[in-house]
Amino acid sequence: MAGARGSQTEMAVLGALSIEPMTGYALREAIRDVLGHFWSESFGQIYPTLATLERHGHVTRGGSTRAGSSLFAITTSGTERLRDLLRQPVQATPPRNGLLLRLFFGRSLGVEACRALIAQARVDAQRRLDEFDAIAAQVAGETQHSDDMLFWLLTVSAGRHSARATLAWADESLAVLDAAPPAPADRNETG
Amino acid sequence: MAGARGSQTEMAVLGALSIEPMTGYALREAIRDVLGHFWSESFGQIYPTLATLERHGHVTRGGSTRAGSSLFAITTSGTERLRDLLRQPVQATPPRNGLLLRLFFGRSLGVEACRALIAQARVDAQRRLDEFDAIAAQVAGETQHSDDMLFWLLTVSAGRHSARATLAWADESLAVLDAAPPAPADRNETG
DNA sequence: GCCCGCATGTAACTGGTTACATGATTGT
DNA sequence: ACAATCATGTAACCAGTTACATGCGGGC
Repeated sequence: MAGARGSQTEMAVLGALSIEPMTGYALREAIRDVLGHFWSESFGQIYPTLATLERHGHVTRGGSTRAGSSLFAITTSGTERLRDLLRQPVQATPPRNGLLLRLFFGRSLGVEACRALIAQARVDAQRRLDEFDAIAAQVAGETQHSDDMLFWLLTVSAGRHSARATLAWADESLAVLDAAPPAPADRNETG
Repeated sequence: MAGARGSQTEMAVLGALSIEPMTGYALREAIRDVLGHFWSESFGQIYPTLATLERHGHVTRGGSTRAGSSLFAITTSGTERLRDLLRQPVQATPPRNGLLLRLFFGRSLGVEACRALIAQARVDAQRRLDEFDAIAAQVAGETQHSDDMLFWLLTVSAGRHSARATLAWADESLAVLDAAPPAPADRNETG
């Protein structure tokens, strides 16, 4: 569990606790709501990870918000552990883009369905872009630690660039499909 | 195995065979080399998937290139199956961007390490962009089926937009970090 | 003859997700 | 009291990856 593999979950958990102590439940929500744009952890991994980290002394189960719940806080060794983890090389996840896979086989899927997929991708990208704009404004206004703010805005900016790129690609692609002859799906009309 | 889950592997395999018949080995290489920019299948899944598809009559094991090897070809029912699969809704994969996760905790990682990560991301994006340019030229030149070419160029274009967005984000981010005070990692030198 | 690349598979392991089980606290 | 939510965990399952086992054919 301390191998190079499970380290990503550890990184997210320790990182979140490095900002402020919280319960496992709050941790889950923080990861979903704050890191959600570029990271996700499944529910069932948070508590086991917390247990492992506690065994290694990287986090402590401190004073309770109320009976039955515990506030997890990062320790000094946990801070060191986080630093070590952050310094590990980024492991590239194998790409799996369901949209592009379908478009690649667009001849079999049909031009109309492709158009619909791209249009939907455009809508999604626009929504994401709006969300990022809102988040950027919120982060710039609320965040107390200006040290953190700089980096948080960096991740938001990445999302915005990505969303804008998708928008541009979608517009360009829809134009290309409009210009192309509306051949029906998978027909060989070479005769 | 015929559930909504394993369907993505089936889609890639059937799609590849819809272009031309090949051996399982060639299939693996085609998926790696041709779909590699947006899709990946692990080796150990291709043969089981082929076996399942054969049982369902979606592919046939045809004439051999030489003893011991078989050419897999898509059948009529396989073509239908492919169409059905392609029409299934795109299932979004939960985001897991190790780079952004590290940058988000940049205060703990340190400004210098962040700069290095972004610089590396820039190098990678530039390399991808060059590759896409080469692929686009190659596809436009070689491809016989102009029906396929249109869609293939769409996926290449997506890669280019994405790579260019990463380049722009990296440049912008490096400028931001240069402008910011070079505070060392995780130190409180407020005293 | 021997090694390398093509070719087909299987087995074991790992990481991640979902669903389930349980109970405390708070507000109505 | 009752429902909703907070909170902590466990068990079962599934998908995907890696490594291993095997054998043929052709070139050196």
